[in-house]
Amino acid sequence: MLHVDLDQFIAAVEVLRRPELAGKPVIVGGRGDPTERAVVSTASYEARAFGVGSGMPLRIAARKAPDAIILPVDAPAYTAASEEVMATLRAQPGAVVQVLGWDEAFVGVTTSDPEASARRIQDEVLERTRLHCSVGIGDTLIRAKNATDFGKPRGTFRLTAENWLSFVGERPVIELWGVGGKISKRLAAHGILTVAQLAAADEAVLVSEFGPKMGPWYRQLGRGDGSAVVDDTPWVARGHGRETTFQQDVAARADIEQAARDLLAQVLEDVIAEGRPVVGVGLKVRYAPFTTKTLVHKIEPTFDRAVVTAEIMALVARIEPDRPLRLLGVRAEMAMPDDARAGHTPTRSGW
DNA sequence: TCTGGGGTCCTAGGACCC
DNA sequence: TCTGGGGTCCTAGGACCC
Repeated sequence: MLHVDLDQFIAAVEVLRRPELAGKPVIVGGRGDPTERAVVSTASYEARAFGVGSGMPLRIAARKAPDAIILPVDAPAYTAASEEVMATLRAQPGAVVQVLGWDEAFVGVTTSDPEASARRIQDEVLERTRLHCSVGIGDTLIRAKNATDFGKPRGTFRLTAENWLSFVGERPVIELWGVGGKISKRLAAHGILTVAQLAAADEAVLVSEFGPKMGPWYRQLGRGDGSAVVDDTPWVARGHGRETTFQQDVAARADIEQAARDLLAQVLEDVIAEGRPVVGVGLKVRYAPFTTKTLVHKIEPTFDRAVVTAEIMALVARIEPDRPLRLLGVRAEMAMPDDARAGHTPTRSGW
């Protein structure tokens, strides 16, 4: 299968509608104001040369690349561009497409020449959207995904059971999909630093460290093994949430309650559009500077806005008083379509 | 230097039941 | 006086992804 990943997608979309930005350092993040609390969504290759990267505070990015053009995030524009790209992928003969995000997807194809399929996808995506992409080829999803990095930018690369360890074996485990900073530290404590070491690790050690499910899974990741099936089952969201980081920390209870109501109104817009009942509510609270708490509560399936509001306000009442808040998040879990408790058919909305 | 916003999934531990 | 074992459900927290 193939893994298609657009190159510097968000920055590239911005450059398309402002050609004068081509070749310049471009940073997209927040509302485009580097004095606000926000982070970088994407930086162009020219901005990355200054050490700017995704997830970096916008304030820091602006200091590293003082001449960069900083633009606000325009989600509808990226969604529209993404849909064009995905439509191009789905138009490939016999292709099964599993979308992973705005800018990447697995594409399952049956072919004797996957490199040719990859290049055809690159050509057609470029022709239709004027966007460049890299394509990884693999005999498992994991290998295809990791192969893409070797193909960037604008190239292709193939990883298989035969060449996996020779190309990836000496790389640090953090480069694997699903291994982040915390897991790589815990692995390092067992002397596991590289992908090859993870592939050869004692499963019992991994099980005792990470549990019966994640332990074996990490070893499988190290080997590049796993599913080879691209799943194009339509996405069904478990829930919807909205969160906001206050530009100034908020302490007054009335302000917090109002913020919760505002966030809930947005959440319910998304939930109502789905037409499924709410079965749980959640509150995420970040006290300044950085301790995060989550409060959740399961409820009987309901289409009643007043009930959901009351449940959220009950959680708000549990927020520690006199502690300034940096972030507030509101979330609603929905009944899954096959959940018998909901007594609900997806075509009918009770809201 | 100071850390967004949208999500998913897993684990631990307590409560409760038989 | 000393309290098993299995199972389910719920909450809280952690980790990761794009």
